Amino acid sequence: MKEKPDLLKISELWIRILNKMDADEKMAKDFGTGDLLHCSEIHTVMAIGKNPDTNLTSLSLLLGISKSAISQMTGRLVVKGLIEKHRDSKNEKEVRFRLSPKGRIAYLGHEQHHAKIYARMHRNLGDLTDDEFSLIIRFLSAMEKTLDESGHGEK
Amino acid sequence: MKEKPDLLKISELWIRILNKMDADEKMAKDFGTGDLLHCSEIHTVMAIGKNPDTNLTSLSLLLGISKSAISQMTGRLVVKGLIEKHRDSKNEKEVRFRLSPKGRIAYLGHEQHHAKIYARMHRNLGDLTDDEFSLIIRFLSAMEKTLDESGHGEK
DNA sequence: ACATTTAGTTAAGCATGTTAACTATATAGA
DNA sequence: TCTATATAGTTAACATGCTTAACTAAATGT
Repeated sequence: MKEKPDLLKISELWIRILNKMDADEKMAKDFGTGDLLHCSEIHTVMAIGKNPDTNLTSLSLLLGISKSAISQMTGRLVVKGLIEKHRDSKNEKEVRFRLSPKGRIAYLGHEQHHAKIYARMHRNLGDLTDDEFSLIIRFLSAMEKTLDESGHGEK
Repeated sequence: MKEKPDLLKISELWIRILNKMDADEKMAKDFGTGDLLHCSEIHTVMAIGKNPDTNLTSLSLLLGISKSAISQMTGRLVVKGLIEKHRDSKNEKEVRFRLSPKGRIAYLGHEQHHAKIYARMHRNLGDLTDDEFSLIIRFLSAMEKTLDESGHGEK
């Protein structure tokens, strides 16, 4: 990386961002379906929308949470009518998920919401080259790997 | 910014990292005192170490959580022997906090712990040029600014 | 002095995750 | 083919770290 002051700067920024996001995390929003969806609920909806017919295990890896958590979360989302669970006859073991019509509304609602945030982000960040993008990915991946290794964060 | 796939990739990585940190928050660690301290416990210890003799209300503002949460947290930390609560005779209403000797050990332990994580991060990320470093800062700053503007995150 | 504000505590509850123990299905090797 | 093992998912019990609401006690101001 670099000398200490730089590391500290990244670390401080990182922690501050996380705290701000965290504060926010607790607020549920209506993404156009009339339901109030919590952060992790809409995230799951988005993950399923982007990866139709993924099974539970993949979803768990994708989102970085336990299969148990996914199982509970998807159960709740089925009850709320945002996603559908199905098993195809070829594979009676795996459960797959897809969005319900209502789920698609929430999906689009969230995308609009995102689009606004991306626009803001773009205004704040400016255009990035391919190289710059890969550096960011590299940085975040290192972050994730460090997290995986240490078995715990240092938020 | 750029085309969609890149945005998605960053977004997914980001969410996964946050989830992992979150999961992690629940794991306790020994910072050299023989006690297992949870993330928010050590954070409180750090905050008190950096701001000796703050009262509960200030601590609550400082950490951005409710007075109730602070009250519960500090209660636990007193039981664990990491901090001390005191009221000075001039003011029987406010409670003030300071680190116990054991708390100071944890404080230092946490600082060392940070150093180790930096080292791991360095191993995973490699050296960065000045330009690369500033790009990361630019990215994170944009992230923070975007968050500030929208008045709420979208984790 | 009494009413109001301020500081802190406590109880109950919620969102989100975990691990451990479980069932059911798929697969690979004798 | 039969059986052992690995894989997919579920469930129960619990942990963490917050919240709000209702409370007590001390300080303040009129």
